Formats: sequence, C-alpha cells, structure tokens
Amino acid sequence: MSVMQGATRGVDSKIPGCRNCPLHNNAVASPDLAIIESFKVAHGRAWSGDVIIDQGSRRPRLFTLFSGWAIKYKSLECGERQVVHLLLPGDLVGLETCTMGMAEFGVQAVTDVTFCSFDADRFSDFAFAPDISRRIMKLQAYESAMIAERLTAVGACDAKSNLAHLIASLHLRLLGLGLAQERGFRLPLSIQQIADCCGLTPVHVHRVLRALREENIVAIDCRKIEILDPEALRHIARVASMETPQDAIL
Amino acid sequence: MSVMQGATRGVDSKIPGCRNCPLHNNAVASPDLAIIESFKVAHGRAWSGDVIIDQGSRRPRLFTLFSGWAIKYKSLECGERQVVHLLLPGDLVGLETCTMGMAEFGVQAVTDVTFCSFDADRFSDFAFAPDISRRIMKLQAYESAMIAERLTAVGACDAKSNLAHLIASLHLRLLGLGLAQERGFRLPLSIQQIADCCGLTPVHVHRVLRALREENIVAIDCRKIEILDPEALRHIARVASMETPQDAIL
DNA sequence: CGTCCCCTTGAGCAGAATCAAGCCTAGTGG
DNA sequence: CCACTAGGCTTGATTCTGCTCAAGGGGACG
Repeated sequence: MSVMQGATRGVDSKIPGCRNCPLHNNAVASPDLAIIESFKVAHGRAWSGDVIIDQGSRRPRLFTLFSGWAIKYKSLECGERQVVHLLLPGDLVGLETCTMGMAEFGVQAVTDVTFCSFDADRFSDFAFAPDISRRIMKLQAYESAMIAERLTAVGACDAKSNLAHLIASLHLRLLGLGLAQERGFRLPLSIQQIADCCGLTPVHVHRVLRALREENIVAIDCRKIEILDPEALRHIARVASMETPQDAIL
Repeated sequence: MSVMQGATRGVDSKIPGCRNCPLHNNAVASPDLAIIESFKVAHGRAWSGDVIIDQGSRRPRLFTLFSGWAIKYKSLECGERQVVHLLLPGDLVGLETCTMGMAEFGVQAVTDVTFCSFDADRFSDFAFAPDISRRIMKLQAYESAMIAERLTAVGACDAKSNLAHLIASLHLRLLGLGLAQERGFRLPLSIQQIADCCGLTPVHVHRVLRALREENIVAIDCRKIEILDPEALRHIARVASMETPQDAIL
C-alpha cells in the first residue's frame, strides 16, 4: 500500500522538486554549489518500510530526501529500538556514513520516498569547498540540536510533555517546509513509530493522545494532527522547539 | 574546594597540554592547521560549578577544553535539566554557538577547568579551510552520535542499562584519552549530575549503583569507578558504545 | 468471508518518583 | 578546639506513572 499522499506530494510546497533538485535550485547562488551538482548520481525511490541504510553498514551513502518521511533509528539486540531523528523532505541523509565511515544508525522509509543520491565515495571531493562545508556544518549542528532536544524531552519530561514536544517541534519544522497548515499537519507515523520516538510503549502513547484530545489540545484522526490549542501545546511541551533555518538545505 | 585532581591533572596523558595546545601540536601536519593557530586568543580557566556558556546566549564562543570536565545541558523552566553531553579534555566546545548563532545549550564546569579559546567572531575566517572543516565535521558527527546513543539508552532501556551505558561509554572515551585505567577511572560527577545525564532521580541512581555493586559489576567509591566485570557491564548496557577516533582533536 | 495487522481499551503490576528522616563530611564561627 | 551549619549521600516507606498482558474491534486485502 502506498502511504505517500497529501502533504508530501505537492509540488507547490517550498521543497525543491526532483527536477529542481536541492542541488540544482538553491537560493544562494555560488560557484561551489554548481560544482557539487556533478556529484549527483541518481534519483532513487524506496517504499514504505524499506530499510535505506543498514545499521552497522560500512558503505558510505549520501542523499537528500526529496519526498516522503524516513526515520533514523538505533535498534538493540533485545528488540527495542529508539528513533533518533525524523527525516523530512529536504533533509540530508547518511552524512555520518561519510564522515565516520560507518552507519551507527539505520534509516528506514516511513512512507514511500524519493531521493537524490550523491557519489558518497567521492565525498571529500566536494564536501570541503568552503560554501558546502559551511552548509553541512550548519545542517549537522541543527540535527544534533534536534536530537539533544529530543533527549531532553525523553529524559526530563513525563510522557505528556514528551509527546507534546514531538508534535510541536514537528509542526514547526513542517511549517518551515510548507508542509503543514497553521493548525495541523499529516503525520504518517504509526503509533508504534511515535512510541519509538518518545521511548514509550504504543499503549501508553495512545492513552496520552486520548488525554490530549479530551483536554482539547490536539486531536489525531486518520494520521492527521489537528492542533486545537497551540498555546497550551507549547506550554505542556516544556522543551521549547528550536526554529529551523530556511536555508539549511544542501 | 578544588575538585580538580587525579586523572585530569596529569601532563603525561595523551591530551595536548596548554603549552602544547591542540592548536599547536597536532599529529597531522598541515598548512591549514598552522593558519588556525593565529585564531587562538587566550588560555582561560573556570572553577567547578561556573557556567561557561549561558543557555540562550547569542554570543558566539569557541574553545577547546584543556583540562577538567564540563557538562553541556538544557534546563527547563520547571527546574528540570538534562545533561546532553559530557565534555572532556580535548573536546571542542561551543561550536553550535558559531554555526547556529545561538547557544541552545548551557555549558557548566564540573571540575575546575582550563581551556584555550578561539576568536569566535572570526569563526568563518578559519573554519572552512578544507582540512579544518573536515575535522570539525568529524567532531560534530561523533558528538551527535554520542548524543543519539545517550537518547537510545535513556529512551529504550531501563535504569540499570542506562547507567551501565553511561559508565561503559565514558570509560571507552577516557581510555582513548589516556585518562582511565583498564579497570577504572575517576568520575568527578555528583550523583545529581549523573541523574541529570540519565534522566533519573538521584535517589534511584544511588539504588541502581548499589545493585551494580552487589552484583559485582561496578563499584563506586569516592568518585572513583572500579569496573569489576567489564564483560557483564557491556552486556547490561544494551547500547554498545562507539569507539571514538584518536585524531578527533581540532 | 476470513485473515492479518494495528488500533483501542481494561486490569493488574512494577519500575522509578516522591517524601521524609538520618548521616557523614567539610566548612564556619565562637 | 569544638559546636554548629549546610549540602550531599544513604536509606526506608509510600505513591504513581508508565509497562505488561490480554481481549475485543475495525479496515484492507486475498
């Protein structure tokens, strides 16, 4: 079944299209950005549930997500897994596999996805041009800060604040991408996947979501989130969500 | 009271000294590394408990920790705080304040510390030289991966595994720096700080540590950790700790 | 029509938090 | 030199958040 639809489909979003790929159309014109275009190898696609990067793999991979959602996760031998970061259209994926030479984390498509891949074996041939490296560093810093924010929500908050933070920060990111409305967005994650993001069980996630609905703060229906009371949501999510910059696309 | 002593004092460790500062002695000779030396502004020091970077500050700061421990944390209005990363001798501190223009996290000295500071206002003048940016990216990638590992331990494991992972991964990092023995190391954190790392209460941390001692896995005494059964420790810490590279010092 | 998977809901349990008291050490002042 | 204080560690008793187990429901697909 294709899960890909709605928000992640539109061409009228702020996300660079596949034809007008991140590599090709970039607000900041620069000779460096022109060079990097030649390292774009192919457009790819994968289906909902496909593993895109194998945890533990030593093969460098690098691509930008064009459409759809993916998760970056770490799974443990005991069967548990923790989602470390949600990958949205425009995000750079697999950078660690190039800089560390090893995939510490797995990446799996949540919906059907399309992406533009780079020639990861020649990473050093293009990544260290000043303009490129500045952008990569900024991307890394923001991703790292988002992971740390998540750690804060998981470690220092109760389940309700934790979930509220997840929703609020996703909403903010999606708004920046033109993939959310002022009061709601499509959330293609299963309850299980949401639970893996928050370090909770699916059962408990469900209960907390119901509580949030009963308090008229957020309503979830058919994988659509409706934010009924943004003010209250931000207040419950004791971890404030960081603004993500508009120009953070490589 | 000075908390600075023992392991973090020695000059015979693998950590670059203040005279032989990270900027000045680096295994990989490179013209780029020579350039960056001129951006070193001063040696600084701070005392146990001092806040080195204010959460929310917009002033860019950049330095390498020379001796002592510090914590990078996020505190919430409700009084909770989460330690996001432990900063050890040789670590680069404050990079986010340069790349994002804002301190999303606070940094506080755990012990007395000394550091070498850069001219953060001229960050872009030296950070994007190919050799420098490669190293910065690698550092960022490893820090980010360590934070994600922590998130995994906090989110997907119980208290015992969580603490075991903290101890095991710290041991590995310190071994790489020559600041730990094969079977133990000095841990200058208070129980409260350990709790803030793990997202637990001090009371519970204490109970879990006692349990680990009773099982003859690790013993803590006077802020010294003794690893009685490394094998069991790694097993209990279901999240495997990543090796940190030897050359990750800027 | 039946199967499968995921969501939903309830009942009971347990891991971790809270509350509260005693203790030990270091620092302070008489 | 010793009494006093303060802060952090230790421990027990109790509470509660979130987990486990288990059963019922609904949509998609063969």
